[in-house]
Order: sequence, then structure tokens, then C-alpha cells
Amino acid sequence: MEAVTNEAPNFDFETKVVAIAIAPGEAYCLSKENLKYLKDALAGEAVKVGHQLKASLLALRKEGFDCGGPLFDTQVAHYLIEPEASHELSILANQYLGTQLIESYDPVKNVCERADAALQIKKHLTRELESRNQTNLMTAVEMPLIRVLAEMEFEGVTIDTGKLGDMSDELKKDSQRLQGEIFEMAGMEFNIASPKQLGEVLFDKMRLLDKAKKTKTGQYATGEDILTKLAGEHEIAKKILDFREDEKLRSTYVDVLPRMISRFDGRVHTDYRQAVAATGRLSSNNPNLQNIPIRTGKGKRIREAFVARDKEHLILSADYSQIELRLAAVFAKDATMLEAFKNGRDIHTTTASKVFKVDIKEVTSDMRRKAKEVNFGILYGSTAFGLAQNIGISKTEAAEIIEAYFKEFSTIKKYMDDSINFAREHEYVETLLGRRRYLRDIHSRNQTTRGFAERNAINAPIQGSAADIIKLAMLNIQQWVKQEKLKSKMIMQVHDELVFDVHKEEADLFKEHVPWLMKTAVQLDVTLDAEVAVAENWFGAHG
DNA sequence: TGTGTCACG
DNA sequence: ACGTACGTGACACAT
Ligand SMILES: [Mg+2]
Repeated sequence: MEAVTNEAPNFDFETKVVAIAIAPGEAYCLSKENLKYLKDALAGEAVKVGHQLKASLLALRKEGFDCGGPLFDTQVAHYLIEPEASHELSILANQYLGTQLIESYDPVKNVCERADAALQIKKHLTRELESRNQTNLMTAVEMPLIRVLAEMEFEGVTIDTGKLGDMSDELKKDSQRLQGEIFEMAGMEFNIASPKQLGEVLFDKMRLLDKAKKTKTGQYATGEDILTKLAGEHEIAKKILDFREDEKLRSTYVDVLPRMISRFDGRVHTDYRQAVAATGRLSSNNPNLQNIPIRTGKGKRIREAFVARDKEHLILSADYSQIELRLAAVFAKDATMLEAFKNGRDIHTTTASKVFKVDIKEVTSDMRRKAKEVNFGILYGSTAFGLAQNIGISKTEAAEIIEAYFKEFSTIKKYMDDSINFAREHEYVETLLGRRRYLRDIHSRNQTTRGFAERNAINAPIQGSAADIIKLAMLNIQQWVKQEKLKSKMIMQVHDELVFDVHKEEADLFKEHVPWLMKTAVQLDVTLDAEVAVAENWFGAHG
């Protein structure tokens, strides 16, 4: 089946027609006026097959129709089979059926063609999934998750536009002032937002650096890392950084989010993509709700504009603590790390104590900061160079730290080697639930290309298993909410965090039960931990 | 359309 | 000698 909508922005689309394929080569198309004749068939237990079913479920839901029965999404199925390939229906039809999708000017013919193709492709995808042992991942995780995501998207998020409106005025004023100051210091006017012009002003005209770093296209690099190093000596660099921050926040969030509010219900509705991220994570777009600022003072005010739907509700956020490092400890069976997590110790302080060979009590904040970067670097397969760049130390010092790390955490080193060797043997790596990432570049003779594949071999099982786990938690939480007929709604997922619009009467219950369901989503050699907080807005709902 | 940059986990 | 820590999406600019 497939529902077609118009292309209205935000959540303001309207359903046009729905096509139903019932046997190979036999499909019917109904206008929205006639959908009522499909009501029972849609609600029934027959498996619903389609490409991008979430979009169809939402289109039908807006017309007041609910879909029952199991789901089979051909796009998501192919994503499990070959995550980084194109999952376009036309390509799948060509690959599995040996046919070209007929592109007609008649939207009715097109949608019937697509519904028919999806129905026919299903058996091929089912066979492929079975051969990879991914049937359970498909039927027990990804397919039920479609309904959960559809419900979250349908529910939407409330934005305090008044707050953002105030910020927009302030940001405009601030960046206007900064622009004037930058022109003054540069002795000329130019477009600060043009990296090309900016680089020429800073490094040709003002000669702030003898050997300015260039990008791969030969322009001067003017990224945050470079400007931060200049900022101590040159006031203009600091001003440019401030200007950039203001413009980023204004142009990406403050001025955009209010325009994304739906006329339908006054809320913002993201679109979670379930077949994009190579590791198994979700992504979020239109708008992206997974990169809402939090790290800076101005950023935090944007997050404060994410509020509960009314006076009867609050925002609750629950997030996993160090889930990726816990998974690394589990995969490596690292006794030191497992012990630290078991005893609820601070993992970065523990790492610092081992790497810098001091007592836990002797760990300084600088040692902890460095150890934290080392722990992240490990998850990403970092080299000494990368670590040095990232914490602003010499490559020699970074190499020493890494050497000390692998001496203390030799099982982590072994995990990394094992993972790379697994990839060399199978040309893929896999997660806890059997999700794969193919790494055919692992045999590349180009060391840069091969290096990427090796780092992916280390990182993908960790990042992907964390994605598996939060998906399981989401399924369990939604099931619980439904079973208990609760009023509160899950409204966002941000990789290791779940956000809820909770009814005040249910706040304590959710505070108790949501973290519990997150921690118990899987049983591992380490306990998972989740923190939870409730507030009037999203920023407040963080520890 | 590609590039550089930067917001998040 | 070269490139160099994972995964995303969105914006402005330049072509
Ligand atoms: Mg966390």
C-alpha cells in the first residue's frame, strides 16, 4: 500500500489518494473520499507492505484511519540488508524484479505501480533478511518501531515562539554590532559569512599567520579550531567566532523553528529517518530536532523554548549514561572498566588515574579532561595525531597517553584488533542485534580509505548497538504507555535520550518507570544507567 | 551542486 | 608524503 499527499510544508499536507496492491499486478487506487470503504481492511490484521510506510501511516492517520496488522517496509528492509546502498523503490524493483517502474504523468498509475512493486519485492527481501539472520531485527524491532516513530511525529513538539522572537532581535543586534567591529579591525567591509572572503582578509590582507592552513580546495581554512588559536592574540578572531555563533543560532534555529510550526495543531513535527544512518541510528530532519543547541549560554535559551504542550504537562528527559563506553567495556570484557561501571565510579576519572598513574584522589580536572577525550577517541579509533589536534597537545604527548592507555586497557586494544580482523574476514561488522555495516574498503590499498574502514570497524558495532538498545527501549516504553492507557507522550529521540510530554499526574510514574525500561532493555555484562529529570522546558529537564 | 562550517550525540 | 576520531542535517556562499 502507499498513500500520496500533496507537497505542503511542515505537517500541513493533505492526503490525495491511497493505492492498495492485493496480488502481483493487481492494484487499486482510492481517492480520500472513498477511503472509508478501506477502513476495515486497513484496521485488520493483514500485513501492510509498502515503501516508506511511516509516511503512509501518517497520511492515513491524518484522515482518521489507523492501520492494524504487522508491517513490512521495503525501504527499511533493504536498509538492514545493505545500509549504505540506495534504497529507492525503482532500484529495488530493478534489482529484485528485473523491471523498470513505469513513470507516468498520472499519479494514480504511479502509486499503483509502487504499491504493486513493494508487494512483489517483499519475498525477495524476506529471503535476504533470513539469510543474514536479520528476521528478528526486522520483525521485532524495526517494523514495530515504525508505528512508534509515527506516533512521536504525529504528536509533535511545542515551541515557545515568544521566547525565540525575543532572541532573534537580540541576535540580530549583536551580530550587527560584531560586524561593524570586525570591519573596523579589518579596515574594510566584506562578507564575514563567506569563508573565502574571510580567509583572504585574515591571511592575505592582515597576515595573521605565516603559513595559514588551506582546505583541500586551496582556500584558507577558517574553522573554529583555527580561529580559537588566533583568538588569544587577535581580537578580530574572537569577534568572528562570536559572530559565527550568533548567525548559526539565528539562521538555523531561532528564525527557522517558528516557521516550521504546523497550522494543523500549532506544533513542530520532525521526520525521523530510519534508513539513513550507516550505523543504525535514527536521523531527524525538517526540522532536525537532534541538534538543538545546549552547550553555550545562548544555545541553552533555544532549548528553553521547547516546552510542554500546556499547563497540565511537563517535559521529561531520560538519557543513558556513557552507553557507548559501557558497550566498549562489554565487547572488550575489560575488567577495569566493567568494575568502574559496576561500582558507579566516574569513568573518565578512572581512566585518568590509570593513564596518568595517580590515585583517584590525585586526578586533576585537566587530567580528567584529557582522559575524557581519550575515551572518546577510543570509541572513534583515533590516532595520536587526532587526539593531539583535539585536546591541543603535542603529538608526542598524545602518543604517550595512548600508549599508557593501551597498556592499562589491553583488552580494549584487543577488541579493536578483533573488530578489524572480523571486518577483514567478513567485509562487514555487526551489532548486538545483528545489524550489519559493510566495510568493503577494509582491503583497500589506499591507506586513507582503509583507515576509515578500520575506524568504522571499531566504532560501528558500538554506536550501532547503542542504537539497537534505545530502539528496544522505545518499543517497550510505547507498549507500556499503551497498555496502561497513559496520557503522556514520547515526543523525541536524540540518540541516547528520550523526551516526553508528561501529564503532571503521571510525572512521578514516568520518572520511575522510563529509566527502568531503558536500563532493562537488554541484559549485558554491565548494568546500564539512565538519568532522568523533569521541568517546564527541555533545557531544565537535564540533571 | 559542492564546499566549508557548525549545531547535536 | 599524505592524511589523520565516529555518526548526522542545515545553513550561506560560490559556482
Ligand atoms: Mg547521556
